[in-house]
Amino acid sequence: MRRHRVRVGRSGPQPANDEILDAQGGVATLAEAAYRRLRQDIVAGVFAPSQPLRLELLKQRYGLSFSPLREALNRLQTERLVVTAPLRGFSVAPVSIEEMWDATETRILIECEALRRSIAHGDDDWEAGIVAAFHALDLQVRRKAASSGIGDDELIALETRHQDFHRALIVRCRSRRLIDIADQLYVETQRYRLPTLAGQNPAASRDVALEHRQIMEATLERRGDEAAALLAAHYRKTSTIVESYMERAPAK
Amino acid sequence: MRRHRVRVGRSGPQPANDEILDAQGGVATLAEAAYRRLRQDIVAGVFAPSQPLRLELLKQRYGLSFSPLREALNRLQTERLVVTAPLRGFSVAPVSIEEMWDATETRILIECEALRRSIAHGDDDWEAGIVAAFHALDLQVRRKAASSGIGDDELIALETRHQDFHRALIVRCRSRRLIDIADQLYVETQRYRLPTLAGQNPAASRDVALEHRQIMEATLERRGDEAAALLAAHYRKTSTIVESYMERAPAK
DNA sequence: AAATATCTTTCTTTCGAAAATATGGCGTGT
DNA sequence: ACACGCCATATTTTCGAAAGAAAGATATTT
Repeated sequence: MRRHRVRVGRSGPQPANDEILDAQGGVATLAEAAYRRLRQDIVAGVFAPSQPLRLELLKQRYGLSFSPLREALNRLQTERLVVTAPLRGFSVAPVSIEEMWDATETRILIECEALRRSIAHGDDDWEAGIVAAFHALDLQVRRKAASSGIGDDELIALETRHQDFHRALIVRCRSRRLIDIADQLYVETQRYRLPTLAGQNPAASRDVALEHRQIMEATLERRGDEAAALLAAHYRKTSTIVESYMERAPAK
Repeated sequence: MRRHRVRVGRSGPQPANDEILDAQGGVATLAEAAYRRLRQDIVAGVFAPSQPLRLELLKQRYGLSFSPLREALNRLQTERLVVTAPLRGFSVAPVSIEEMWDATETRILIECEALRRSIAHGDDDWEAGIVAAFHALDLQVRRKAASSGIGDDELIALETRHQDFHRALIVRCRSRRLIDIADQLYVETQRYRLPTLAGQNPAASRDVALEHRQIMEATLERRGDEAAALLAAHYRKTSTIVESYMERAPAK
């Protein structure tokens, strides 16, 4: 699972630590790299929900020392991907249907407001960004549909485009906080979506691309109420599917 | 500024580290203690906005080593009280009128929604909690009005009661996320309120207690729209005062 | 046999030092 | 004088080890 070598910050006392992970763009510090990789692995389900994250294990897996791992885990804790009890270390945050709905409804509250504000303030660049993100997502969806097996890297690319599209819609809301909270809730809900996607037949009775297109069109035509309603319905539909999946396959 | 001694976790290699800070209830780990003290000091303005937080300084000031300080700073970073550039260390997050309004309006969005939901679901315990928190706040306000000089500990007590009252209003919203985001935004906005309070004449042309009472009454009588409107007006009024204060006394 | 105490093991947490980078001063050349 | 590069210093970041708790195992007592 190790990739190419990327210089990252300094290398520590012992000589050979240059070849460190990351693979996703130059990262300045090992703590930052640890943060990204841990988040990725938790969201992707490499570590199961509620699983204890023993530091010795992480140290081996990522080839890092305690300090950067601890910093990463502390950040992930405030982002609700990791939980911790004072002298008992860290664990992957547990999952539940209640938590999923809370994340979903909070996301709807935040993003609908941000979308309305973006529609109120959006300029030409904003519109262009939405169209571009939509097409990039669309292309990636077709590419995935073409290749039968869903490669790991392809899934990451797809999720990135998906997040980019939804972020493009709200990016002109003029509130850093709304955007950041939305980003965080995206990652939280992604945790619930990914296992569902993996265990589902590709011909799901749902046209996600169409839903995205309708949201985009309502947004570009500045119909705020309709765009917000479509967006909320889009998220609730997804969560309903995830919910029924979770009821069939409990734990995991 | 050092208080009594409180056992906290272990004590580290060198013998005399038992007597560690905190003073606010038993804390299990030094990192947790560092987090609370740092947050308190940033909010109280002990460290000025944008001031670099040199680790050597913090190490001396709190009698701790790098590790717990770094963990605390990383958590504060995700809470917007601290900013960091990759190899340039940490600084206190800068303040600006724009940021203050963003925090305020986001808080209004979150808390008004949470208040409506609490009003929809609230039971007797919830109502009792609100009344109790209101009176505790009221008592503390009178106590403060009695003593001319505003003691440091008294101000902390007052702020705690204030936060408790506002939290009591929304606590039955059935969403951990809304409550947590509201808590976080309370701390963020507190940073702006405190300097204003310090530099203001006590007979400010405003009856905060009355505003609180009106919010409480509308809430208890389940008039959701009115309660939300009063709450929003309450927060906007405060921020308007803070804004004019910031315009007169820029930096700081 | 059950309950309790003690010991061992495992793990987290903290520390101090080492390694790497950034910063600022100084000198040199144009 | 100004710009540019080099060296010394200050600061961050990372590491490995040491110090304590928690969890589990074993023994002891009732």
